[in-house]
Amino acid sequence: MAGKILNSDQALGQRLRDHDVKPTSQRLEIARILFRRPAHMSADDVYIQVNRGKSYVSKATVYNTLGLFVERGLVREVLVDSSKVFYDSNTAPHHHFWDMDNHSLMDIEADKVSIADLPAVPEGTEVEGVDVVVRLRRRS
Amino acid sequence: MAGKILNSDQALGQRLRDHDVKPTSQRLEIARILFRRPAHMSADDVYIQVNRGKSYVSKATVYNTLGLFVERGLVREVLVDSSKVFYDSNTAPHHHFWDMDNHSLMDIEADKVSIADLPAVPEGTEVEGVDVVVRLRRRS
DNA sequence: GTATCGACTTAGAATTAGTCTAAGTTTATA
DNA sequence: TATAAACTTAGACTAATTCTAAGTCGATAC
Repeated sequence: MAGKILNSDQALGQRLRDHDVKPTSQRLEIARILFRRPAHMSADDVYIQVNRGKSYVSKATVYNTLGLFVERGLVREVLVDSSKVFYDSNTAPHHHFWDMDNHSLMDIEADKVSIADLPAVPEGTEVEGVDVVVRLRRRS
Repeated sequence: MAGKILNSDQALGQRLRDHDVKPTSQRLEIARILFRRPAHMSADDVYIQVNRGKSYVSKATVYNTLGLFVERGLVREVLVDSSKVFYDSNTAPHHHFWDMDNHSLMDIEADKVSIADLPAVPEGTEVEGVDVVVRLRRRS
């Protein structure tokens, strides 16, 4: 039975532990969905996909888990559509194209956008991140 | 009676007409609130403030009007907080600081941020706008 | 092994921003 | 003044998200 130690589940579990998240079975199911590939998913997308398999995870746990993952830096919230939040499993610094017609998100690598001359931040605060959203429309 | 032609109401009415919005009394009430000074307000903020005065405007009309104003370019939506949309009465190009602790928005003049090297946009689309949000946290 | 306790998960109710509907009201115009 | 289109309204409705209270799990103590 001894073999590859770093199978997918082990790696996922480690990833959660590295962010101080105890890897329960529900959290692993959700992480499996999120980190299968870079993705932008709504809470409902996650809920649906995680429950396509044999295991069941409740809606409350999906929300709790996504909130926890955001807090611990495992995923990032993207706000582009007022009707729902997207969760982005790519945590490397980057930005987004938002296609307003298709309601779809695409990544823009961080180094493809350079931001210069940010003004001084207000007293007592510090920058936690910079989000750039390039809104796209079908060309007229 | 002849005198200043450009009193506040006349100017507001003109501003709406310039954007193809028929200036009804409810729309003028809402415009008065929004354009009194540059402001970032939620629909509920507008609803409350407009109804502090003697006139009454329904919730549905507040939402309809804000939607119309956005569509016609009189105000701009700002998405920074998943719980509600902000309407920004400053339509000049600019960006935002979002204070995550106070839940408050501040403008950043457009020329204080320079964005270079935007990648090519996907085929068949064009850029409708670029929003930059600098998230701030209390300095630790 | 078994008791215990805190952390986790759950169903379903509650909340809330925003939308919809159907019925009036206003306004521009013929 | 009649008409119709545009506008406004109350209140029902929707959907994302949060809350609550009761159960379940899993690590540690014994």
